[in-house]
Amino acid sequence: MIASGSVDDRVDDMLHRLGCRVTQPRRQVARLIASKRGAFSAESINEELPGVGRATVYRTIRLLAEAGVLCKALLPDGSPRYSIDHSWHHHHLICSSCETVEEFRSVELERLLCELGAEIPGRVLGHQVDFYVNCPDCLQDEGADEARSTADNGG
Amino acid sequence: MIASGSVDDRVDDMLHRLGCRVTQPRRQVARLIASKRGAFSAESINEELPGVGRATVYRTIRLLAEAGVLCKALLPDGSPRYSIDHSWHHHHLICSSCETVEEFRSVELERLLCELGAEIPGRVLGHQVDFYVNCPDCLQDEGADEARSTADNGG
DNA sequence: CATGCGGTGATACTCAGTCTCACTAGCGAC
DNA sequence: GTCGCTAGTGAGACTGAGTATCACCGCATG
Repeated sequence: MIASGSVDDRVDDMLHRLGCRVTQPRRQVARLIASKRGAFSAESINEELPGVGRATVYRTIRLLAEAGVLCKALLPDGSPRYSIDHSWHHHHLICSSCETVEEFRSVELERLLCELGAEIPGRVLGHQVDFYVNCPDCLQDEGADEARSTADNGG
Repeated sequence: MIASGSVDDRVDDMLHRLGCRVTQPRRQVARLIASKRGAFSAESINEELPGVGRATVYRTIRLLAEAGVLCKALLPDGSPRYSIDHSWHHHHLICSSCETVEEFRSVELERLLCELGAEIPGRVLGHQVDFYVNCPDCLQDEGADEARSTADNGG
């Protein structure tokens, strides 16, 4: 048994600090999110919490995103994925096959983007860098598929 | 009067080269797009061509995007904007106020992204860099608004 | 001109997200 | 503890963007 009480306390504490009521549905959503590894869609949260209304799930995710607790990444088709924001500015590696989203950071990249931003006419509010990749897992699967089909052709 | 005949010829030619029939609706959509400065939404094309069906507008835009004639940029909310792809790899300056999309290029940035890509586990398929900005026009409007409200406060 | 089939438009549908509104429950006051 | 205010909730209608379907149309070819 994991001592989940402390996670719950931290979730309650966070909701308190956001200056909003600590309600059961918010708790449920926040706890589920806190338990997530990697990025997730609003709809997946909705499906995993059938007792919580759709509107509430979306509202809570928006609340957390606006509070900076969650950060939002866009898949190539424009559909959003959320992940817990570890407060460090970061960018995303988005797997085009399995749609997982990983973080990456580069001091060099930030420096260059800052320099480029200074040359841009107008006021720069922010930037976003996404790498579209095939993650190692998908590459491995693909490799396995190819090996299989090669074997089929050969046999 | 601009000699629009040549633009029309080029549009027909392009549609031919894509290996598809040159139909009136496609022509209309492609011509309207060819006449556009900057980025536009599928819906705006749809509204400007009431004689062409929604499905056809979306189909034609997808056709052109897949053929590499158009490139797609995502606004912060995930909604897509299209612009004519000038074949050179480029990135986007997206105005958060008026949602205009400008292109920008940087050889340095490409080099750095290429270097970073080499260190990423898995296979890198591509990347996307977006700067979220307030464009000079919007800044000017904002400045005018502020000046006005300051004058109101002072009077 | 005849013909076949790729393309079209009307429309129904899907999907993700938002809005509405009567009801519920968190939380401060007493 | 319980009262009452009101922020928050859930069901479901709505919206906006895009897709699927299908009977019909018209482009290209002979």
